[in-house]
Amino acid sequence: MTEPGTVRPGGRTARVRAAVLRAAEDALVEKGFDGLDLADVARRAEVGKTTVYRRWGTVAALLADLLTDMAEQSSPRAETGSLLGDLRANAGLVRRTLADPRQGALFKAVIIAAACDERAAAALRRFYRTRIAEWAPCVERAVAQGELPAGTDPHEVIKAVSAPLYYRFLASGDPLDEAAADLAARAAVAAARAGAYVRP
Amino acid sequence: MTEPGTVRPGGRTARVRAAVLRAAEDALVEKGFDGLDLADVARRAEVGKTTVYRRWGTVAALLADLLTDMAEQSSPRAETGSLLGDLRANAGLVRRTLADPRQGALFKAVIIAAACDERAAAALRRFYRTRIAEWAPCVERAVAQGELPAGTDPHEVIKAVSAPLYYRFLASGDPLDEAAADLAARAAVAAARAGAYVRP
DNA sequence: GCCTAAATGGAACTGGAGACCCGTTATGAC
DNA sequence: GTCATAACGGGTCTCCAGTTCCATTTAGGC
Repeated sequence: MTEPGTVRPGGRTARVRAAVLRAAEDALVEKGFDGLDLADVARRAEVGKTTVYRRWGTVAALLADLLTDMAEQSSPRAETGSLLGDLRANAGLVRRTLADPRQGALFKAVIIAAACDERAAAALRRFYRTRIAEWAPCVERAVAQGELPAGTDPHEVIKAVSAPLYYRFLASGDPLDEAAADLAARAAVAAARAGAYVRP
Repeated sequence: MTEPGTVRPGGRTARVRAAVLRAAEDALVEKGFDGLDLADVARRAEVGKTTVYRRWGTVAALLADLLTDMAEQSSPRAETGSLLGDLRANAGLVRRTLADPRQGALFKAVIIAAACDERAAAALRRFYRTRIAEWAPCVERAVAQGELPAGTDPHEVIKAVSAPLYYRFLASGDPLDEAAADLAARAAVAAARAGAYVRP
């Protein structure tokens, strides 16, 4: 006998979720965050409108779920042998992601959702924590080899690479070219070498 | 005789604009970007709904105007005598602005609007260009005095101070405390001293 | 003070997002 | 295979953001 309160993640339910998340991506790229409504997503996913409203309810909640989905697909980090090389690879990856029309629109929407909704914000924090933790070993190695001062906070260094790229993406509007990625990586290394990220 | 196409910025029109912008601020702080509708703004401003729709039309356009208004109120920069002191003052100002419940909500909304609407994005770029230009002299002085390498791009240094704070504000969700502001200023100075921001 | 047109405001209208009802499908335990 | 019920979906309704229309007010040139 099935207990009350049981969930059914199998078969159809999973198929519906995948179709809806995919449709939400498409709709976001085309219409952006503010032009998104759940009825349209349901149409694109060829799924009952009621289903979308029942399972997600709001645009922000849907994007929070999409974000959880994105966090599960890990992007492997580079191993170039040098700290600057690794951070350049990281900066290049972030830059290409944000500059890509599809992924860029997606990230914009997801960040907007996080700014509007606490659940989405929590999902976004988890997403970045995961990504940053994936790249932290590059910095840890550099600390172990004496290339960076002992006590340097690896997470802070990785964030320092992304920060100027996100600043361009969201605030200043300056171009997100390879030069920008290079600048971000070089500045992070320079500051880290000078001990700016040593934990107190 | 008044030519066709003449504008009337005087008296009532200016009063209406001020009331609407003020009401928009209040509504944003209370309900956030996605919970904002022009009808509500009109009610708060005690202004005809038609007027708001005719003059601004969309939330993004209204926020673009609000941004233009914000850009006009200049915030004077500090003169502490040292580069690190000046940049610390700048970082502290940015931090306090973003961490303040009212101003923070305002900036979030305006950045979201810029991500949704090209006019708002242009207004935001103008806003930051103005702010950055106001603080650039701090860096120029340091270059002139030989504290930073010749050819250092002053605007890039100022942006480097803001970037990690905005990253915390919008993406990572890490706390926006004084330690974060200090870190941002110190890292920018360290990278600048190392020549990371020397123009090629 | 007078006059014209720019600008505002009230009121009625409308389209579609989102809520609700209830019948249908298919999952998973036995 | 059978059954209970979780999950989906079509149809309908409601409400209100956004639009339109027209009367009223007022800025600003003479």
